[in-house]
Amino acid sequence: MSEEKKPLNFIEHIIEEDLKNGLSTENLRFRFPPEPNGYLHIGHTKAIGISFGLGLTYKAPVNLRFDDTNPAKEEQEYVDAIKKDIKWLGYEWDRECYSSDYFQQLYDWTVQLIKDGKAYVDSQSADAIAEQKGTTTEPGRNSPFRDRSVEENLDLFTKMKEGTYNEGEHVVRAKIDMADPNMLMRDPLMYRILKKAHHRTGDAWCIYPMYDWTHGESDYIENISHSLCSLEFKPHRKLYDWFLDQIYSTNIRPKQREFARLNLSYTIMSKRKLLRLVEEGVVSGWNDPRMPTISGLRRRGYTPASIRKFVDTVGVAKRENVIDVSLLEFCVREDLNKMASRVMAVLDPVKMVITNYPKNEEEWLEAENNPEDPSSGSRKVPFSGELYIEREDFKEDAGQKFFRLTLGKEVRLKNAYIIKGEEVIKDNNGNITEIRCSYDPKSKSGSGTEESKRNVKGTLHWISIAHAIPAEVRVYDRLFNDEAPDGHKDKDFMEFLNPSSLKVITGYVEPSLKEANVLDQFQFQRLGYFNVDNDSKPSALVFNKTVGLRDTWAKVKPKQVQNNTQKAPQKQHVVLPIDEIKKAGKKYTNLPEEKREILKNKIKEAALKIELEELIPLYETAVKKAGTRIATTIALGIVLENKNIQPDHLAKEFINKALDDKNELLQFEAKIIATKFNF
RNA sequence: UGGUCUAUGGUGUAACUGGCAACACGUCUGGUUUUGGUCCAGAAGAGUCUAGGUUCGAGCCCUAGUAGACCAACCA
Repeated sequence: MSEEKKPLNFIEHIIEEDLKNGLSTENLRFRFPPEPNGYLHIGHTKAIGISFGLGLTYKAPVNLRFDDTNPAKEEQEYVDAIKKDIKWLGYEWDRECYSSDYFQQLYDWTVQLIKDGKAYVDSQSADAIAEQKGTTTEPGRNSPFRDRSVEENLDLFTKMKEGTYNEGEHVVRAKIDMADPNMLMRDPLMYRILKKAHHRTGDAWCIYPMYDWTHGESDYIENISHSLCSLEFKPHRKLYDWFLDQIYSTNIRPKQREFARLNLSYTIMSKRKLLRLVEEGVVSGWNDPRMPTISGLRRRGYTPASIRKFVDTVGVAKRENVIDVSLLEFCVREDLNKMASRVMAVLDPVKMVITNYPKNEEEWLEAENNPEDPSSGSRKVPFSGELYIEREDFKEDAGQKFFRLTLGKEVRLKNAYIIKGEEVIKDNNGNITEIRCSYDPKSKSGSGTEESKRNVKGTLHWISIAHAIPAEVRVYDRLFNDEAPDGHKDKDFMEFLNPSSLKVITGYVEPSLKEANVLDQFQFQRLGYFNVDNDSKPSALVFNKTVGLRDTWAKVKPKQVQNNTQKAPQKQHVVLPIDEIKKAGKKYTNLPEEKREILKNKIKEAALKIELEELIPLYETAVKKAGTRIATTIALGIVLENKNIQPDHLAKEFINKALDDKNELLQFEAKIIATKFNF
């Protein structure tokens, strides 16, 4: 736990500065303030990690505060779920607080504000108030009720509290400045009437304070020194400070500071949108293993440590960011690699018979539980003459790079013998139904013989058919096909749903798994990490795939397949010259005419090397980054022209966008391309 | 067309009061390995949005642009 030289993030710099300026470290106190209106997701984990992490590094208390000022949306169920998730993540809060605990104090302060002429009761409709608010470019107008007498305000406010009025009849507003360039300062609402039962205060109140009037004051009451939130609250800071000014006396004065929220590629983070997935039945619930919720990740097999590590590595800053899921995946693998027991499972079985293995014989072989952890010991795995192996692990005619089973070649069965492919049996359609092999009896793993130590290139996992236990295995893929599903202005995120995000298959697992408990985690060797799902029963096992193993073989596979079908000579892996183009493009923008021509040729040269299949994703990138990827535009134009491709709708869309772009050069190039293809 | 914020390899984050841009993921090599995993060794990849300025010297400071984000809920 002592990464001493870790550089500080900007929040830590601020704290260090405050400490230097006299703030005592005992006065440091943080808070995590969720609204109990939904489940926590991986995005919240960043906020949690920041505040609780700060608590850990400075040995300062961190409060868990439920920001429960809107009874219309909040429920006890969410309170419980949030507490469970935070605990599961491994964080401990100092006090469990509720904004609703401060309702009386907030009320009293409001009375004071009214007496000071800093707040008033407005009796207009929501529409009228909105209309008077002005716009970002025009100032607002004062409410006709703005100058009510203190007595009248007090009377009205009391009656509001007593339930004399209906929802919407009156609100309390702070009297600030209707012309402030910051819209939030234009006499913001402090209270509204809500005749709803609150999950904690019941019917005690029918007026509820608004976020801005509650948050800073709650921080103040709790002696929070640093109130950390996400960037969209930046404009609220001015109001936060204004409200604080009204009530501040001697406590620590809390500071609001803002950081960029976490975005993960190929998923969405908005509670509202996640709710839609649940409500429309796209997923099975908030804890569907495909959901980015903490409960979903937990069910999927992510460990608390891996999530904490993830949050720690993504860092804290103020710019918009999209973190690649591969980082999250790296973090789980790293953790699971150390702790998950290795077992064997075959998910896409094909029968294999060892012809020279004695009929009806079986033996129980020793298998290591985890090579990363010698203390984890070993177990026995049954072996026999009839096995399942992975269909993918056999190929009749395989290339040089295929290390697995093929006719006439030797391969090691993990923890067992070396076998050699002899014969393959197919049905009428040419599908392989059985593979026949011979084995070398002297090559048994761990037997100490010369043969047992022989090195063969490939090692396969397997399951003895007679002992195999069928199990349901749920294999997940990303929920969305798009890197930023909700990043498209004119398209609904639902359009990007991945239709095959869940595949349910029946696989076979080794008998030791009979004993597995819900949430137990395993590495199915050579396949990935899996855990036991909630739905699992001893008689009907259900596994979730948490994440696959890192797989460098998978990347070259498509090429292999291609080679085999085309019977073409080994093709070298094609490296796209995109970077080259970009490099050229960066310079391109500001060059004089003649030099531009030279560069254009360079770009052209590079562009022509682009493979056809790569064009579409290239468009997509170009569309997204149209402003800065001039060279890509040109390159696309060149490729389209030279390879005789008709531009598809995507290209057209892109070109049209480029035509409207503020960047004149981009516009210019787009025009050229548009003319070439007449559209 | 107002205000506020942001801009560093493919991604994310660093670079203390200006001193030859670092770390992690990803990618690629090679080695070890009874997991094409792990582990080990190594490589490629940015010259810090643009243009000016200050300076012996700028990613850090100044000016002007450009691009993106956020702000007008009786939500938080």
